[in-house]
Amino acid sequence: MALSPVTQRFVLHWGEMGTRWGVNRTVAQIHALLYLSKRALTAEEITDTLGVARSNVSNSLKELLSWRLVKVVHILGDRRDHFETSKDVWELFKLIVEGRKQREIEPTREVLKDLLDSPDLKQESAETRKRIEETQQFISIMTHWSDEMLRLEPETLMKVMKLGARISNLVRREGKS
Amino acid sequence: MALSPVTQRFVLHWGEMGTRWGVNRTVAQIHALLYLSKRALTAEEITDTLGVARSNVSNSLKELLSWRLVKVVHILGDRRDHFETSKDVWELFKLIVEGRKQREIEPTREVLKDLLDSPDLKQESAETRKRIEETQQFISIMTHWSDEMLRLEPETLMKVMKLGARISNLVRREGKS
DNA sequence: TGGATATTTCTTTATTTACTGAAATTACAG
DNA sequence: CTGTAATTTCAGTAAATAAAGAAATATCCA
Repeated sequence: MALSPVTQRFVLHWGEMGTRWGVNRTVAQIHALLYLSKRALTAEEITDTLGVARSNVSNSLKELLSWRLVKVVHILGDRRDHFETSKDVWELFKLIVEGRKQREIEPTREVLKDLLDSPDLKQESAETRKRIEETQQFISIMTHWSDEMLRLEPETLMKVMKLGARISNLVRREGKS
Repeated sequence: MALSPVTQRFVLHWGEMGTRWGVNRTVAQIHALLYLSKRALTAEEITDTLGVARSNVSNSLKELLSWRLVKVVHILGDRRDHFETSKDVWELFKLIVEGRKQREIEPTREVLKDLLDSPDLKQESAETRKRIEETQQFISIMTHWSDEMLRLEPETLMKVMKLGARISNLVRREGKS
């Protein structure tokens, strides 16, 4: 399957950015490809289109499945797995935030909890203790808030965001006067 | 400079997480060290404490400076640079979000703009065009909103967050009844 | 059950990224 | 200036990560 110029640039760029987003190039390319694809694709089709090893596609799909960014679907009369991703940016965003929280925040939350429970903590200066406590509290507040937000419907979320923006404007204007 | 048990675990963990957060181990370790440190440290001190090469510290500090997470300060009668980071989690959070936006979002925003301006776009299906437009719009909304939020004082931000959470609860309760 | 298709696992190779240590540069004191 | 301390740059090495290809496993159908 040859890609149109626009699709190709999109896929290649997504792949380049993948590294910065915490996934490898192939993973990001596959996701981009499915995102623009009109129908679910087989691993074989993905392999051909992207020109990478079949095993690479297999592993990358596994990773995308673990992020829940990609789903397996079946086509009647075809025993092969077909893969698709949501076309809803909000949906994708939620899944990415959720995945990142699991990978980038949870382990730290646990270590901080451990440190604060540790008997060694007594030996630390009050300042150090305070800093670690504040860090933990901050993480706790942020994750709770983000959980709340992510549970909203896109439309509601939009309203909340607009409200937030309005408040921020208000506050800024007050500050000036 | 030997580290206390708690500090050491904190620094080591921060270093491990660094990779997931988009910086390398040394960069993250240095930041953790400065975060818990009672005073600004010289590159030499950091080198000794972490047991890495001096040049590594130099490059890592440069990266932390580029994120604006670390500042150079001077001590009277000492010609060496001393380095410190903010102890304010909110402040740090803002800087990290800002840095990530620059590195993880801006390039994509530009490519999408380019694609939408491209003459090749005409050849694409309406669906593909729509998808790219939606993606761009989404990025635009999110960055604008995050800019707004990050400009707020921590206290105001807290209020907005609480408000957001309240609204979300409200909406969810309404949905049930 | 046998055989073909589909998929995954695993070992090896390639690529990328991080880090070291030496050399070069800069900044400053005498 | 000259010499020394501080810092950076850079070339080479080590470590980590990604990807390829072969081998193994699973799935389905005749």
